[in-house]
Amino acid sequence: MDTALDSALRDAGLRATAGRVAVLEALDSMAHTDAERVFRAVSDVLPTTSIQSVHNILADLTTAGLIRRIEPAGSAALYERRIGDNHHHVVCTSCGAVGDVDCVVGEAPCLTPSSAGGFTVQTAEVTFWGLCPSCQNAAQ
Amino acid sequence: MDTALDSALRDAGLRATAGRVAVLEALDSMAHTDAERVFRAVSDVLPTTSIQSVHNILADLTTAGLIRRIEPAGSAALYERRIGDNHHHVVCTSCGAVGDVDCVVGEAPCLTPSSAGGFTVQTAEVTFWGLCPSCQNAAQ
DNA sequence: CCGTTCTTTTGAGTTACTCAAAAGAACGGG
DNA sequence: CCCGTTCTTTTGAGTAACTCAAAAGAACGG
Repeated sequence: MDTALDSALRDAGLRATAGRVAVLEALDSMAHTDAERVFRAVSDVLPTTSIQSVHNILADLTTAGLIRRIEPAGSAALYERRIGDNHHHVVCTSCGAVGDVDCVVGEAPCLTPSSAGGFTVQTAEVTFWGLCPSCQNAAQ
Repeated sequence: MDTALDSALRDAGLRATAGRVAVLEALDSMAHTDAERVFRAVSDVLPTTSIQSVHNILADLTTAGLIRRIEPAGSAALYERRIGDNHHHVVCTSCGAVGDVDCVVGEAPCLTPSSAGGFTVQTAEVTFWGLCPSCQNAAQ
């Protein structure tokens, strides 16, 4: 019997291996997670894995479109399971915490720069910078 | 006699050293440049410098607000002299070339996410991804 | 010209990956 | 159900881009 994650993997043209399922499960329970944290979560279930394998799996899943990779300035790459909608992120300038932000004003303005110097624009990515709730409290 | 760059440095509270002036000159002539390219440009004028010194200078100038640092996903940090206006960037997904994009629709929509999950938003950063003119030609 | 303070140099160390070869699983066909 | 091919993971090495710290060297106010 196949689980939903097994099918998702196979539908994407990937073999359903224990490592990949464990990574997807980890990302389902933690949003905006770096490779190191994924590795620790996966290690609980699959003690023989290595950080390189996790990097490898994360790269494969990203290429397959099953997860999304973001790279906020100043932190390692983060991975998230929420895909398909082009949502954006808020990053705390103090602690690096990341939150999701739904696409702002009907998405059109985000995607149409007035002049792009001859570039063909395919996607737009918005990162908001500010303070997360707990750092606001700490700073008052 | 002070040059304009000397004064700019002192006005920012920094000593006017040969290395800092050379870095500012390099960035005046090249937009969106990484530390390695700045180092090579500075080396022509100041052969005794090192890549670490250039990193150090770039960090100081960024902190002082004399240059701006951007970190597009997948490439090293880039530095630019154009500051003060909050303009955005287009990055070529094929070759990594970077262009400037003026702020899109009057800037207000960019800065006001509908809901930021309790975060206080201070700035917004937009990165557009697409193909630069020469990669468009190469791909046809 | 001098001394203090700021910068740069030099050298080591780190993080976050990337690359490659060999061993080990998936899974479709028989 | 088993087998062989093909895909994955493991293991181990290597790299880029910084960061950190101590000592030597410049700026600049007095």
